[in-house]
Amino acid sequence: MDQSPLEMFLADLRSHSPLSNDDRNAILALPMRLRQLDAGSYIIREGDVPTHCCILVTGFAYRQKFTGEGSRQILSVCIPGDAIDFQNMFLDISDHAVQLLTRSVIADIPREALQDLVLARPAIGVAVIHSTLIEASILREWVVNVGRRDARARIAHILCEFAVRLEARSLASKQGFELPMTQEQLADATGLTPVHVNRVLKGLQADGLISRQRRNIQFTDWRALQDTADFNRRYLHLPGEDELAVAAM
Amino acid sequence: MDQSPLEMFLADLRSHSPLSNDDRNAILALPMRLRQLDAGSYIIREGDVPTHCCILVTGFAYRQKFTGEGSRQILSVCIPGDAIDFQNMFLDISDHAVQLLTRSVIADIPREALQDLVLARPAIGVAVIHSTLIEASILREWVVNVGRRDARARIAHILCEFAVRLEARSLASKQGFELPMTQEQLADATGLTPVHVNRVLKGLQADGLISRQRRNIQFTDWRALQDTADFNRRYLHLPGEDELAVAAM
DNA sequence: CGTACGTTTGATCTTTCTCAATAATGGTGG
DNA sequence: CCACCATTATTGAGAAAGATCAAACGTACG
Repeated sequence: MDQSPLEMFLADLRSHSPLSNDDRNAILALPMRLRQLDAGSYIIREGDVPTHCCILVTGFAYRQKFTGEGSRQILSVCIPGDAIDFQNMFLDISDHAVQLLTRSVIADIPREALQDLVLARPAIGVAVIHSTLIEASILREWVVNVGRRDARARIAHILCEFAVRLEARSLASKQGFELPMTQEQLADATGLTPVHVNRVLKGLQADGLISRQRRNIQFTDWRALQDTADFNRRYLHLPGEDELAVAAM
Repeated sequence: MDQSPLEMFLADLRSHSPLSNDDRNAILALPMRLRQLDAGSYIIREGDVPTHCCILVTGFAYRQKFTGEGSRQILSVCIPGDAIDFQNMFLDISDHAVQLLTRSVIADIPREALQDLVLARPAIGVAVIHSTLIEASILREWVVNVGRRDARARIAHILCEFAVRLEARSLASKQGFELPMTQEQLADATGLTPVHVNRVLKGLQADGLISRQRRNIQFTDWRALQDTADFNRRYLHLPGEDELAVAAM
């Protein structure tokens, strides 16, 4: 929060890809515009022709698509510091929408400025490839989650993912966190109904895996929660995960 | 099939991203090794440290992950001409496995050679970003498919996607194609059971949307199949899709 | 020609959905 | 500050999609 938006962007890229000082300066020199938007605002809608790429500075957002029948699937949750819109840097029509979960500050960077930067500085291109590959890895895990896990594991899994990603950005601890989603949104993220999400949440609480007051989730048994979630953080490709991944095997 | 593996790779990159003649020559000069492997062979397993990136020259493959309970989720199907392993170019541990669906020829390119190429030639980096973004878009659609569509729509959708992707590579027509998957694999791709896949397939046939003898699927009513699938090819980001997307709205 | 794999079918069971109603909670205007 | 309203959360009862279990039937291939 105490960093400028471009410093957050830089830190994110650097956390998995080395960048030179020149690369650093080029990123910090990027033109951008800050905006504060209310919860529920759309950053981009499916079918839009994008003109900017966004960085989420504060607040939360989610990607979503709708089926022809009108039901919604949430595809990922964006947390502060995420570059929301690499898709929009190079794809000409947005294939999904991004909507704000909370009142947020976003930084808009003109599409061309980022395109030029990537063409001028291959190391930044590599960092962008890295980021998009990690995003794809998370999407693969979501396909598994929704396709092959039961309701309880799905909910537990999304809670684990959220906690670990927030912790990696120092926005939460394994103690617990403030979940910025309604149970309906949780349902749309896990391919369930809100009613069932409520029951599963109560079940997790009854079994002592979590405790909650409103949207605040506390992990009363992090180990057991990971186990029922079938959660292994390897797919997040976070720096320093290797020893953990090995230890977990 | 009458192209060299590197020419296929080049053609794929060029189909969505412009490349200069120098870029072209650099790609065609890439070192590579051809291998023929039997159906069922693994190209890479989850947890492996990759040393090569592969191009699927002939044959079919699929990405998959297993849950802790042992069930499998298929994450995507690779068709001839696909670069299978961009993930392995920059991520150090594979987060999923790739297995061959049929006897196939693959071209291995050393990881470092591709890394160097991308660093030396930003336009190729952009083409790679483009490819990975499209792959992510397809994954998002799979999350929707598995999370929010019923069994009939899921099966219909995967058939539509397969047909359109094959057609884009001139490997099939909207008449029909040879499905290289068993019903069990179809089940693992759609988050269903093989028994239910069988029933849905019979239902689609009974309703005149497809006909089939063994694995050969014929589209007897392509329009109706797309409708029940809730299929819109925009997410594939194929060149020349725009007018179709507009016409479909 | 038999063995293994894939497909098909039936019967039953379970998870999750749907519908419906009630209770909290938070925000808003008076 | 309080009453009201709109969301969100919770609970119950019944329905349905899809899973599970089990068996039979094809078909390819060694």
